[in-house]
Amino acid sequence: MSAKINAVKGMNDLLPGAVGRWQELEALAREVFALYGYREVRTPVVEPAALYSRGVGEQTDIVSKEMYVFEDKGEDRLALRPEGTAGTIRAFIEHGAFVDGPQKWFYMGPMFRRERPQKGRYRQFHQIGVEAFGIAEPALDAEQIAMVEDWLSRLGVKTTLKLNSVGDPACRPAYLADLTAWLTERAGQLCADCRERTAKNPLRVLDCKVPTCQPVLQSAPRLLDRLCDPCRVHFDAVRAGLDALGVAYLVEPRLVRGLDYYVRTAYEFTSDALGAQSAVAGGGRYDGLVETLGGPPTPGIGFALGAERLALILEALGRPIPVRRPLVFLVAADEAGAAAVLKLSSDLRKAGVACDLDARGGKLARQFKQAERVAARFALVLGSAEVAAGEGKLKDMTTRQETPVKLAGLAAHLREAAT
RNA sequence: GUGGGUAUAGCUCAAUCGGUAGAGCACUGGACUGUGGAUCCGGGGGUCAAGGGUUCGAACCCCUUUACUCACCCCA
Repeated sequence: MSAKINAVKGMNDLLPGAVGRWQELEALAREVFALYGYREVRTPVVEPAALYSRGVGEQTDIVSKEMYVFEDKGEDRLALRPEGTAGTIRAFIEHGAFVDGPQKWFYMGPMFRRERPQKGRYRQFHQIGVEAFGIAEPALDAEQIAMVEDWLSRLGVKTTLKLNSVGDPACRPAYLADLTAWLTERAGQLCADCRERTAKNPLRVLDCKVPTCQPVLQSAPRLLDRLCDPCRVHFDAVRAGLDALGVAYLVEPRLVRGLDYYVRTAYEFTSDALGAQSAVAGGGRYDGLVETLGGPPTPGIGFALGAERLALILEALGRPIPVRRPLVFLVAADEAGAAAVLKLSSDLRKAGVACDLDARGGKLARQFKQAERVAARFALVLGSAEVAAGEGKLKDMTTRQETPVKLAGLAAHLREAAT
């Protein structure tokens, strides 16, 4: 054997035994999103790096420290997408989709960030997200948040919904200036990280987990109290909408979104089943972003969910992984049987019956063991005697009962027996 | 980028004071000439993460490196 090559750090294989869980959550996403009028879009994994410096923010950690950037044969600076919103909006603008009125889109696929991996956080991870364009009204915010809740609850997942408003260009800058001044005055009482953050991202300071910072920050000015009238009205309407839809939420004045483009509504679904990475899904409004990326002024709101994190929650809940298994496993007793079994499997599959066989042949014991391994519902032994008689015994692998069955019309018989 | 933990068979883990590598599961063969889960018996499988040091002797002690993992930061 030659030297072994392993997967890249933070990039994981998803083996057949685990894929079923992902297929389930993806299928349910497609189903639920369609109920709300969202349609799937697929965009490239590679985009111009400039898309993210402009869309996500040059100074964010995602762009400045974590993005995979490379030269394309010395021509362009390209990036592995670190998130889904910017690329989706790029496509929205590029294809002039805005002329068709409001659009509701969703996507799912891999994203890449070069961070230190830990539980629920990987360098290649998968997001399922939606973007709704062209509607500024708060009813859309409520509908979208309710949709996430709907999807998660159908998976049996219980989460906490946190809601906040991060203001807009009319009210946030003034607040930010006041907050920065307030924090600077109290720098002596804050941890080193917080002093650093005061300059870089003052909103983040409010979220500090250090015990000594908490009491100081309790009395910090709150953005929720400083919202301009339009933001206030919007926020109240989102809350009213959620109340009307029966969606429970927690107003979390310190909730902040990590990316620069968010305005007004910010929301997050969290779970305590995840260790430190408690955020399962996060979203918010980005009314200025389409314009920033070269499109016409278009309001928008979206969210992204971490598929690995959702899968982790489902696993913690002990939710079984749906498995596909053969309805029947064909066992060959001799050479005549081996030929018959091959032909029969082809007929069954064309009739839509999932079946399998052990192409190695060999002893019956081994073939039955293989039948058990693939979790076949039934087994059918074929030898020269059965082929001559046109009839075999169908064995129920669970009860071990055998019943005679004619080979002609076997597919129909199996389908009936399966119900 | 910073800090903690871990590293022995495919998997989960043992190995006493430093004395030259073991179990369970899994795999494979047989007991069983047309029937899988049980039982019994056998078999294959190891650079003890890597490199260096101490020692008559190292899986074990020391140093370095690497990988994995959890957490900080940040985020989904």
